[in-house]
This record gives sequence, C-alpha cells and structure tokens, in this order.
Amino acid sequence: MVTADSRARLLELATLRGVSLSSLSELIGRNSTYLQQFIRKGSPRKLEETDRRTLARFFGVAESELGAPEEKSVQAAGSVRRGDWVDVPRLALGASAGPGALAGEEAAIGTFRFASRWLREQGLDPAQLSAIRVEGDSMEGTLRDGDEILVDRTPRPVRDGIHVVRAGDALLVKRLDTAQPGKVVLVSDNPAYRPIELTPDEVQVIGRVVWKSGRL
Amino acid sequence: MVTADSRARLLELATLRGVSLSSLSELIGRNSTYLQQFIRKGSPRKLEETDRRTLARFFGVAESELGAPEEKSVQAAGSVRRGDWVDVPRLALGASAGPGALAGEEAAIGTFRFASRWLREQGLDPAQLSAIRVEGDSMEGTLRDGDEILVDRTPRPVRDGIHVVRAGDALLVKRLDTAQPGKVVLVSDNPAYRPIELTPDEVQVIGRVVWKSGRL
DNA sequence: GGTGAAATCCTACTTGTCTAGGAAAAATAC
DNA sequence: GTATTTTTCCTAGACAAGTAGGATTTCACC
Repeated sequence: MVTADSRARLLELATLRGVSLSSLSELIGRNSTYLQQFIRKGSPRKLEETDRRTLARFFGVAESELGAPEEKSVQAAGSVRRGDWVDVPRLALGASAGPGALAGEEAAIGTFRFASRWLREQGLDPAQLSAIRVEGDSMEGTLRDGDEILVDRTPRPVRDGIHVVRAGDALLVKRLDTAQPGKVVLVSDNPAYRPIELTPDEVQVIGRVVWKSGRL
Repeated sequence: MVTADSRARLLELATLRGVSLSSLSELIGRNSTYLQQFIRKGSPRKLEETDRRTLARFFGVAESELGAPEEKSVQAAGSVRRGDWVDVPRLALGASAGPGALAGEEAAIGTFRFASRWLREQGLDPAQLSAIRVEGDSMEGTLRDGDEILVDRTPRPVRDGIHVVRAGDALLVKRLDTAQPGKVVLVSDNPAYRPIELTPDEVQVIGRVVWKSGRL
C-alpha cells in the first residue's frame, strides 16, 4: 500500500510544483523516463533510499511520504538541467538571531531547490527568495517547528499575512495584521502567545512568507 | 504604451494561470497562434473589443488591463478545447442572502472559466468550486467590492484564512481566526468593522476563498 | 478597380513531456 | 552456472506549445 501511495504522492508533488517527472528523474541521476516508469509501471518497486532522500528534500516533505520508514539528515544532490530549477539559499534563523541576519551577512546553510517554472508561475523572483527553517511553536497550526518556509524579500507595501519581521533584535515569523491604522499587530497563530502591538517603525518587515513545505 | 503593457499583462496572466496562449486564442475563436502573434509580433495592434472582454472576463480582471479604456458588462463566450478549462458556476451573493444560498438552490448567474491545469496545480476540485462577486467593503484592503472570488467548498477542518461563512441568516466573506479555542472570530480586514466573536456552532463555514481576481 | 497596410491564417520546425515497448544489465534463486 | 525476475536504459511515437516566416484575406483610400 505504501508503495502505491508514494507513487501517487510523487506525482502529486510534481504536478503541484510544476516539475516534470523527466527532470526529476535527472535530478536523481537516472534516465529521464525513470520516474515515469516508477509511477506508471511500478518498475522500481521502491525508490532507493538516496533517491527518496533527494526527492523528499527537493519537495521539502518527509521521506516517509515517498515510501521510507523514517527520515535522517540528508545531503543535497543531483546534476541539473540548466534553467530548470533554482537554488534558493537557506539561512539559519533563530528566534534570537541578532540584527543583520538575513541581510546577506548571515551564513547560508545550504540551498533549497525550486523549479524555475513554479517560481515563475507564482510570480516570484529567485533573487529575492530565501529559505528558512521555522523554529519554535508560536505559529503552531500554520507553521510547525521544523517546517521549511520560503520568504520573498521583494520590497512591497505591507499586506496582511505571514511575514518574517525584525522587532528589536529578534527575527520573528508572525502573522501580520495591519487592520488598525497606525499599528502593526504581530499575531502568533498559536493562541498560547499573545499578539504584540507595535508601531510601524518598531517593525521591519524582512519578507513575506510565500510557501511552506507543503502549502501555505 | 498601453498596447505594450496589455501584451505583457496578457502573457503574465496566461503564465500565472497556467493557460496556454494557443488555447486562449481558441477561446476567442481565433487561430491557435493568434495571441502568440499579438504578444510577440504585435500583429493586431489592439485586441478587438469582444476579444478583450472575453479574455478579461476569463481572467477576472478589468478590461482596461488588456488595453481598453473602460469596462462594461459582459457576456461569456467561446468554444473550447475539451478538458482545457472548467466552467465554475458563479453565484449571486448578497451580504443578506438568506439561508440556503450556495447550497445549490441558488441561481447561478453565469460561469467563470478556469484552466483545468491551473485548478489541478492548486489542488482544487472543480466540482467543489463556486465563483462569487464580493459585495461591500468589509474586507477592503484584501477584497474590494466587485472582486470576483473563487470558493472551495470541500469540507475540511477549519483553518485560518478568508472564508465564506453563514452566521445566522447572513452570508459573509470574512477572515476567520480560530486561534482562540472555543471561539471563532470573524475578522473584517477593513478596520472600520469590528471583529465578530462567535461560538463554533453559530458559524457555518461554507467554503474557503482560494482565489480572487488577481491573487489572494 | 488598384494599391498598400494591417489583420489573420497557415504551415513547417523545434522542443519538451509523456507513453509504450523492447533491449541490456544486474540481482536473485535454484 | 543457468534460469528468472527485477531494474534500468533506450528508442520511437504521439502530442501540445511555442516560434518564425510566408500566404491570404480584408479594408481603407485613392
């Protein structure tokens, strides 16, 4: 059962993210029809562990969704067709990260791979994107500890929605509520945390969260 | 200037919504390369008014975005390649619509056309969708009076986000805040309206707003 | 009616994906 | 070591999209 599920899941992920199965096949260093065959002919009964890892990492999902029992830590892999995807820098971000984080000086801890086409369809500019791992449970319900999120740092008029903001020294991922004029409210989706009311100049919006592993 | 803009805009809309230019060309009853040529060769200097209408209506944008001075009311049109798009029923919805609205008995006032592929990519089931025109300004800032929205009526555990809900006799489009346990707060993005706090059984969630003309 | 420009269509070519089937290689069983 | 299965690759075909260029058609104007 797991096998059939993982095949369907893979197809779903590919469709959703706009990546062709052939390019995915090449990502894992196989013939371009490899994953096609996996999905339709069931040819490899199960994906090899390293393939599973690569794909899970690519999609930002748990390895178990692609047929593995459990997940370990992982390395990126794959030689890639030119232009097919974009490596988004993945930054370390603690809730207490000091000022300057995300400004470029902060060390990237690897990359996160997205299909160029998907980014284009979302209207996202690769140059403005960063990937970040969510820490803490303050957005529990929407974002869980360990979720990977994609942040669009394109300067824009502030809208409601989930953003990465700097308030004082802290970098936070919060739901931003601008409904009250002259105020910016940082809402934690986890009701255990109280909303923080600030004036607009106390908050620096770093970027908008446009995607999380799965869907936002 | 307007012409070049409208060409770029058309391309952008098509890309964003995952419709091929060829099928759009056929939607307006032209040769499959017609809009290609319009965009790249600038062959028709301007789209004809009826084409503009059809396309604007298809994308749910103002006619002026495609090169027209101003907009009037419009009829749907077009013979369509099979499977390429889906006609979503568009329902009349007043803020004071009585119970039963959206349950199927309510009159559809036409359809709204979406590319099947786009719906698939969004993970949306055509059968569960309705299009609705927003009335009122209570969500101003996010949704404007006259915006067309797409509602996914698939039953799901309630999440935060903009939903169509029934509270008493009224059908409302509100931001739903479920952060406080035992309560459902209906938030109007327009700060002129106060949030409404209700118990879960006073609110019936009709569906989730997954798209508005433009982007959500 | 003739002319020129714009609009529209058409056809051929290229590319990428997916499908289907069989061939070659590798692994496993006996 | 041979047979059998599984994995993997390869090739060819179908199809849709996009591109480019030329062939018609349409229409205004003289």
